[in-house]
This record gives sequence, C-alpha cells and structure tokens, in this order.
Amino acid sequence: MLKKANRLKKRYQFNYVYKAGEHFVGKAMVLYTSTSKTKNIKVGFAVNKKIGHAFKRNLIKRRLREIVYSEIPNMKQQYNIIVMARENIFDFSFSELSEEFQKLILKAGLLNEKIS
RNA sequence: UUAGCCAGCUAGGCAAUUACGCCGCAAGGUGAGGAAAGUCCGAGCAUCGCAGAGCAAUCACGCUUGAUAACGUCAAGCCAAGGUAACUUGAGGAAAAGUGCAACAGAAAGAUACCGCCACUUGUGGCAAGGGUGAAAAAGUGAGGUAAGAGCUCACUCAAAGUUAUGGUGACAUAGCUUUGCUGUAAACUCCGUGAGAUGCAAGGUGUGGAACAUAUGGGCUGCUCGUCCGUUCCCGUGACCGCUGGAGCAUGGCAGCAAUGUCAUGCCAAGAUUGAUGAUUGCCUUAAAUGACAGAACUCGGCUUAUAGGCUGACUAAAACG
RNA sequence: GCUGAUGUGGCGAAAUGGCAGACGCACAAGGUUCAGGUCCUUGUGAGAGCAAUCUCAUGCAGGUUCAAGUCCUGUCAUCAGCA
Repeated sequence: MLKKANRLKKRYQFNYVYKAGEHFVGKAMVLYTSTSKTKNIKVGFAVNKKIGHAFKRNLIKRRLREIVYSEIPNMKQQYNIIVMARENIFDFSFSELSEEFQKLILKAGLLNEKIS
C-alpha cells in the first residue's frame, strides 16, 4: 500500500497542492494539504538545498517517509499532502519529528474519525 | 624518553522485527564509498553522412629512463632550492634568433659619469678605485702596474660556452684543455619539440503525438579553401522502452621486477533508481570507547585534488640519559 | 548530470604587474537656516599605541616575479544557463 501509487510525482501535482491547498506550519516542517479525486492518499516530500548536501537531504527524506507511512493507516484518504522540510530540521531527532508530525495532522483534521 | 619525519591498514562484526528498490511464477536472492564528492585530466562508448583532406588559429604539455589502453598520472633516478638530519618542494627546454618590460630611488638599469682621482691648465682630456641609490651596478681576493687608474698583466678562486677522456641505457657526474666574463623576466609576446576534429547518456536508438514547407540566398558541430553528401528531410513536444551494467572486473596464491607494474593458475558475479530504493527499533560479540568523522551510485573505467572521528602497525632522523 | 560567470571599505563599483581602495551612494562632524531639506567643507577598513608610527587587509591556500587585486595552480562560496 505504501509504494509508488501513494506518491506525488509530477511537478504540476506539487504546484497544484501549493496553490489550491491549505498549509500548517511546525517547528521543523510545513504540511501542505488538498483534497483529491483518487481514493488513496498521496504523499510528496520537499527538501531543498538549504538543508545541506545530498547525504543530509536523503537522510531527512528517509526519516520523513518512515514517519508518514507509519501514520497513513490512521489518516483520512482522498487527500494529497506534501511535507516540506525547514532549514533547522537536521537538529531534530527521529522521535521529535514523529511527535511533531502527529500534532500537525491533528491540527489539519486529517486523522480518521473512527479512531479519533 | 622527548621532538620530528615517511609509509601502510581500518572506516566495526553477527543477528532479529518492520519498511522500501531491483531480480524471480514462487521459495527466496540481492541492495552505496574510501572518497560514491569536486568535474581538474586521460580513455571506452555514442552521434555529427561509417569521407574526409590541407592550411590557419586556439589550447595543453615540456629533465631522464621505465610503467600503462591512455594521461597533465605513477615508479625509480638526475639536477636545483629548503632543512642539523630523516626528508620535503619544484610548469625543471631556449634569454648568445628577435621584440617588449624593469615603477620609485639613483649620475647611470646592457648602457653611464653626479661627487671623486690624475694631467695640463681654468675648461678640456684621461680614469672608474672610493661614495651613496636600488631587488639588481660590469666576477671576487691579493700582487704587479700607472700621472691617476682599470682583467691592463699575473696567481688562486667563481661562473658560462666549447671540447676531450672516464663512468652511466640516459638525464648527468668527475677530471683535463681552450675561449670568454655575457643583468633579470618566457607562470610577457615569442622560438623549438610533442599532442589534440567537435559534442557529451539531457549522447543516441526504438516507439508515439503534433506542426510547417515543396525546394532554396537550404542543411551537414571553431575559421578559411577544396572535395563530398542529404530529400528516407526539417521543427516542436512526450520521456514509455532500449542505452543500463560481465568489466583495461574482483579475491587468493605463485613467478618476474628496486619499484610502478606485468604475467600465470584457481575461484567468484557483487546496486541499476528516475520525486530517485539502505530508515526505525532491539539484542549479542570485539573494544579504552560503538553508531560516533567525512559523507550517498545516476553510462562505465584509470588517475588527480579536496573532506575525514577514533585507533593500530612498521621504517627512519635529531637531542638527552643509561648500557 | 552537464556548461559558464563572478568574488576589492557598510552598499554599488574603478584600478598597464609598480604608493590598493579612484568615483558615486551611505554615515559622522562643522558651516549656511528661525528649523529641516538643498548646498559647501572635512572625515570614515581592522588591530596596537598618548602620539609619531607600525602590523594586517582585494573569498581562502600555495607558486612565478625585485614586486601580484592583476599572471599560474588548487580550493571555497555565490549566481546564471541546458528539461
């Protein structure tokens, strides 16, 4: 369930979410959301060059991906979301990032109603 | 022991759970580095029409011998500079083919005479020892010599060119003889020698969609000239598939070589993504300490350069102490 | 992945291999004015020093040269182009 079908890929898809959706700001990351026509949730990650060289950016993306995928079963489907890293994200540990992401999806109302 | 100098090794290991890429019908297998980095050199490969040639321009390199597919790389040497030494550093051909440049200071910057010295004499001749300037001032010391002086002469020394002998594959070294006393700069132009066609996988191929035009004052990858080719063309888009990983490959051992490296035997197959796969949690072992340095493949190799925690091993030098 | 350009006071910039920082903006002080603006004059890189003055400064590290912002090599940062 967490494979290519669940990813945002194209540049126009990213641009659509940035323009049409809402955003929620955290200490280490920013969450962009918009509703989607497809049944499954789609996730994209944005980590720009300010964070560091290739090694740091890849590590951040892997950790974010792990956090997001573990939460997907608890979340509403039919949404597109983008997780954008902020410049200071490298100072946070994995568990801190996980807590913050949970707060953000609660704030955005993306948690599945049955569970919440 | 202290200080130094050179070289090499390592970049934790084995598992469990869960998540992901690729291969596979499945079971299962497999999954980043010593620099993967910078893109600074050298190649493979591809295209420019599987037709190019000459000249020019431009760029790069520049001691010797060897290694290599090749190199601007490497090894062993030579020479120069630095260091007490181990050792380090060097784009290290030509300045006597030609041109340019050498600020300021200084009389004068490859050409001279301000002060000064000497002679006759009151402005002419001779001189370059002494003075000061400068990064650099006509080779240095001593003696002879002279009106005063000067490589003008002599002795020794220094430097350069030529030449002979010996040693070395060679760069070169040592010794002798002859001649000379010539500034520095080529990382200024230049000359000499050697080399380079251009563009880079966003190359390029297959497939697919769209548009324009009807044949030229067209197009064909630095310039010019010549030759030649194209109508199956040209332009734009998409990025599905191929290119895409078995290769100047890796490991172990023997042999040759001072070494770089070569060669033989045996065994092995080890990422292939395209919003881009390695994350998270835990246990045991090694250890002084265990996830903690620098850091992530994007067509593939050989180098160079730069970043790098902690630790280990070996050779050598100087000083001091002891034997 | 590939290709190219730039780096000098607080900012924008100039500088044949020869005293680095011309010039403009900005800032500070003084003058002019009842006051402000305009205008005029002077000054302003960093450190040490009472001062004279000395040392360090052209992204960084080396090299060539008597002498380097300038020439050469390496490196770092920033910016731009190629879909």
